[in-house]
Amino acid sequence: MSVTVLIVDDHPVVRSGLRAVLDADAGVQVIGEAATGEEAVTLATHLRPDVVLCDLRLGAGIDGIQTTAALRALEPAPAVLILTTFDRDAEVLGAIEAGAAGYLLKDVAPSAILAGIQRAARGDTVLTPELASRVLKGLRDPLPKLTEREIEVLRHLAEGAANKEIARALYVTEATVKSHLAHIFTKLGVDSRSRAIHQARERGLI
Amino acid sequence: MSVTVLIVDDHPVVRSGLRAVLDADAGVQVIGEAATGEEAVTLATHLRPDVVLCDLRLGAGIDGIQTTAALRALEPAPAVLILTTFDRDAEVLGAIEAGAAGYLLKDVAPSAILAGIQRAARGDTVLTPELASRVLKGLRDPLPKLTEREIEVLRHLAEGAANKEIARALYVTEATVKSHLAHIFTKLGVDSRSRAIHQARERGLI
DNA sequence: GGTGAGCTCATCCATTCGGATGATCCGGGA
DNA sequence: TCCCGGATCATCCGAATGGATGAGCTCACC
Repeated sequence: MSVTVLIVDDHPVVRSGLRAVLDADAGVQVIGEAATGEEAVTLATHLRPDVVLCDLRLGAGIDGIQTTAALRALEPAPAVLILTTFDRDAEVLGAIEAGAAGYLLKDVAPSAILAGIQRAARGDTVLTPELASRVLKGLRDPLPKLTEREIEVLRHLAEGAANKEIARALYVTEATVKSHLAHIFTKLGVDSRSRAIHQARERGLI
Repeated sequence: MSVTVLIVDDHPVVRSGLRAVLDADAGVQVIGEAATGEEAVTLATHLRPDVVLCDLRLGAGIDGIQTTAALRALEPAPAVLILTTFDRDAEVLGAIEAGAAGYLLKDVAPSAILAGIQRAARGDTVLTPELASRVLKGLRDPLPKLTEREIEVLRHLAEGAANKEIARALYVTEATVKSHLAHIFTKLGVDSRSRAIHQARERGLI
């Protein structure tokens, strides 16, 4: 009895590649492809795959984390295996929190993908070694949660805006912006806007 | 007479995908795959493909731009078609300058890739519409060239380093760092370190 | 031998930033 | 009802940053 798989990726070429890799193995059976998160949920509802292989970046529409959460809410819920190019902390943790069975970097060998699918289908957790330690570290040292407003400020910050400009953009005074920034700096453990930008990128907050 | 193609990409899955897409068309014939730039040059020397389909990001080793330059130096030189996920100005212009026949974003439809290969094989230039205008704009308003040292400073800047830290890292005084920064700001047309970081990212300088 | 580009350093000065501290207001939960 | 977190604003102050300007030094190139 082979494992049924739904492929979710916004790049046609990657979908073809995954299908080619998976079709070559008798242990898995690709039963569908989706280009967006919405399409993935619709197809999963009808096709009931054992495993959904899902890209994190899905272009327009809902992202991989939201898709994962929606898929895990289905009955029966498929195992969701995240497959992506990048490995930013916030995204890894976000996907795991949303119920993903695991996380594979796209540059792994086809055999690792196949092995990951089998393990995910059995209910195991699948993490590349480098990621596993980072996830555990993340659990010990949880990401500080920034508020909505703080994230907004952070976005403007990352575009190089000065406090005065951020203030104008958000319709608040400069004092408020400085207040938010002080909180952001504390939460991120930094002491300058440049380093805050760097940290935010590293952690995938923006 | 079909067009012979060499696929260059560090991701096995993408290579499989491209091969699947290209194999489905009678007009092209995939005659080889390479995972690195070095391998691409070696294979191209022996296989003499009409077109090399090359990713810009190749993991370790030389990047797509360097690979393009090396390929174009061969005799006979294959047409090089860049295929990638991102579209950063410096990279687009760099690839064109290195002799690439064109540039396609990875999220295009398989038919567009096939059409691009045919056009590249005929010696035409291949650019996605959004990119074409940017390239022309780039020719009118060329990217300011930063010196080696300025790029070094920029890298430290992007990691959030203060002037004092950059100075220490580069074994120069803070005055020198400020001098470099002033030049960087002028060349990038900005007036703050944060915006310089933003611009540098946008233009693919770091 | 002159010229220019790039790297280095310096000084002066205005602006911005970051840190500390504290206050008000509001909404939701104990 | 009272308390707390989040958002807002304010003031003070030292440190960092950015702008202007000038200058010496090396190296490649003409």
